[in-house]
Order: sequence, then C-alpha cells, then structure tokens
Amino acid sequence: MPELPEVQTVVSDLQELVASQTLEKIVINDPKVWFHSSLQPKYFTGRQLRHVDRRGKYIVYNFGDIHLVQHLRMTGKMLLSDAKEIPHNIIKANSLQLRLKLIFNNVELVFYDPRRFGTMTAVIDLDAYFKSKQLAPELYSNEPQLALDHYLAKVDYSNRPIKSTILDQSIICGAGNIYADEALHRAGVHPSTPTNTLLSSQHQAIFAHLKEVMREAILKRGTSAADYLDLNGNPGVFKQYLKVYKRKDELCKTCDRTRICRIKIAGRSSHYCPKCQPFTKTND
DNA sequence: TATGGCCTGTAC
DNA sequence: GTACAGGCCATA
Repeated sequence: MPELPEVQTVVSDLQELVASQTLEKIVINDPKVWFHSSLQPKYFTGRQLRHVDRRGKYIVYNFGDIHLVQHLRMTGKMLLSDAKEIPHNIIKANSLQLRLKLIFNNVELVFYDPRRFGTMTAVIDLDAYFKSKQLAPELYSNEPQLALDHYLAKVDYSNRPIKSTILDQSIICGAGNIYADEALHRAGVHPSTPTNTLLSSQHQAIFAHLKEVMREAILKRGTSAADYLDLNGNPGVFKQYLKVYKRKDELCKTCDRTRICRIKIAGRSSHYCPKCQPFTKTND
C-alpha cells in the first residue's frame, strides 16, 4: 500500500511530468471520489499546475490559490493513461474503479483504484486543511528536530501498543503497516510493547529507524507488496529488503534461526521476530 | 481510545 | 463460500 516512500515516488514523478502544465479538464467518473461541498472540478479548468508536493501520505497539486489534495489509501494508483497496467476492460466498461482523469495539455493521468477508498479533495486553505487533520511534522523537512521533539513529547502519555502509536499520523506521520513493522524490527522492539514503558533511548531508536528505512525505500522507489505501482505501472523494488513484513513463518534475516511471527494489533497484522524483538517491559 | 465501516480482489 | 488486506474517519 502506498506509504510515505511510495507517495514520495509518485510525487517526484508527477513533479517532473506535469509541473507547469495547464490542467485542461478533470473528468470525474466515480462521484464518490470528489470531496468538496462547493468547489467543483470545472473550477480547476485552464489553471496552471505550479508544483506537486507531499504532506504525510497526501499528494498536493498546487494551482496557486487552489489545490487538489489526493489520498491513495490502499489500492489507489496514479497512472499515465496509456500505461499498459490499466486493465483494458476497466477502461472500456467505464468502471467506477477508474475514478477520475486529470487531462493536462501534454499528459493524461488516471486515478485508478479497485477498492475505491481513495479521495481527491479541492482545498483552498491548505494550512487549515492539514491542521484539521492534525498531522505530525514532516520527517524530512528543513527542521528535522521538530518531528522528533513532537514525537517524544507525545509518547509518554499512552499505554497503547507501540505499533498503534507509530501508525498514528498525529504522532509521527508517513508510516503505514509495512514500515512500522520494519522499523520496530530494526529497533528490536516488540510491536505490543506499551508505548509509555519504552525508554527515551528506545523511542529515539524507533524514530531514527523509521526515518532510515523509509529513506532507503524512497531510493528503491517504494515497496510493491501487493498493489502499488508508479505512474508508468512499474513496481517499487524495496520488497526484497523487507525483513519481517509479510514474511510469516520465514526465517528472520537478522538472527537467521527464528521464524517470523504474525499477530493482530489494533486490527492490523504485525510481523516480528520473537528473538530479535522480545516482549519486555523495560521500566515501570 | 478502541472499534466498525468503507470497498473489492485475492487466498484459503 | 468466507476471511482477509489496511488508511482514515465517524462513532461510542
């Protein structure tokens, strides 16, 4: 699923491909995709796209005083309309899975999403919009200390499992299930550990590992575990570097003699090595 | 703060 | 057939 590295890959590619182009038309195929009470798609017609940015897992198309904010959720993909990976019958049948098209003067993009969870939102006041989402500071901003301070300030007050905490976008933003599991494995922390029983040094390690693993994944253009593809329909290649995610019953790549376990935490599957990530309460 | 709903393709 | 995948939001 698209998490920070996958979204960043799409954003970088979009920036190269369509920045400064004129948006000729937005064609809404599935009305459910569009979120705004008054700002209609036609309002964007003829506007020049300034640049494409990322905020957390959201894609931001900046048209100056108005914006499109897109979320791919689990199975959403932005694809060049001639990418071979778009099932031909879907296009032909005009299925709702082809949710909308962005037609620029030189390029046509389709928002294809089999599960139809993704969204496109017309936004005027970006700051207010993201404030309402209560997103934590960006991990890779010019002021990286902000995100760490924000994280450390919040983690003392919750006894939730640490896995739930790092999926909480208001505490640290960008991670999803894949990189949360990978970061906890690198940090040697069991995903069920109550958040407020971890030492400050362990929290700093988790934070640093999350940042590191997602940076590595960006360099590999993301992880295609199930659905994710880039604009051209190509997969990301970070999957081969995953050490726990979706590796239940396989040998741990770190200790090489323990099989990866999978448990449910807060409704999500969590993968961990019981030897490298023993369950311990370190303080009380 | 935990849970169910949104969705549908895939795996069993 | 049925369970499962999970990011976000509304709800209790």
